[in-house]
Amino acid sequence: MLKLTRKVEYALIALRHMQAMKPGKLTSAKEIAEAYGLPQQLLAKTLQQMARDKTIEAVQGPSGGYRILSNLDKISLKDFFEKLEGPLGIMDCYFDSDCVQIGACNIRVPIQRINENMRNMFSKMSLREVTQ
Amino acid sequence: MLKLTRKVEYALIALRHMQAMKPGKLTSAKEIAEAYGLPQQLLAKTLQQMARDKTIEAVQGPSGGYRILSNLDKISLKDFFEKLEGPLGIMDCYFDSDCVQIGACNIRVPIQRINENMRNMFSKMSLREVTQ
DNA sequence: TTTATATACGATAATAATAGTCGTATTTAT
DNA sequence: ATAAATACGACTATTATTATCGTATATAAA
Repeated sequence: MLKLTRKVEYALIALRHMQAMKPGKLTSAKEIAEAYGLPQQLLAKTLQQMARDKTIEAVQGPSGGYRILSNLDKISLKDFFEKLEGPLGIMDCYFDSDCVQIGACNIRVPIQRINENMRNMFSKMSLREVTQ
Repeated sequence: MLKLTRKVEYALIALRHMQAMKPGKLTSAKEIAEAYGLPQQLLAKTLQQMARDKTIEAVQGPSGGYRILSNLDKISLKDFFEKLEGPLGIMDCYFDSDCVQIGACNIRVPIQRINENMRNMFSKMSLREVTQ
């Protein structure tokens, strides 16, 4: 319950791997996938998404790969999760909300409090804390 | 991402409904299901589970139903969630763990920190806070 | 004592979300 | 040119969640 998705797991594993390397050095999706036994293509997609988000930088061509671009201290886990998976919340009636019985629902307000606590918690943790 | 399951949602809605009623008065699964547009059978199962857990009490027969049994102030959200859905954690390699590459994994320790933060947060919130 | 209405619950089906693969295009160092 | 890497849309497979079905049991009330 309240699990991270594989995408986020793979992203964290990859970031930690890059963080542990000599700064500026490139790593490929293949290298990471083999090191941790991850599905290479799926990992690659996740890396590509992080590249689009400017968390990491992609270099094409042979001997290309990825390296960390942003300052991980300045990225909260909340922002990181949300860039990968969309809004962070314990129920999604606050985001998309095509919920039919939204009028009848009696727990919107208390759930919102939990939501805020959770978002607040992840706002206070930096990505760096996880990857170092 | 990090969503509650419907089972937990229904449980919270039902509890709040019962909490709002005259103490000791019974409500049936049907009554709640109709009031909030929930699937009755699934809600019933959830109520039955809460009854097994002694959170609520079940009374059989016609004019039977459910009523709150425990002091909701004394039940943490963590315990409540875990009674319904099992261990609360952002990854489950700490609980079942048939993860093959558990040896290679480089994020177990930091993930564990997040986990503890989250469990701690839900330990500090009482079920009553949500249902009142 | 029959009937109606409620809980109890295992088994199964349907649906949705997640995870993973495929195919192809593009980039670029050698 | 070639090989090795990223880029990415489309598709498939798998798993988890959600919901339903069928049947048993309890019990209040007619």
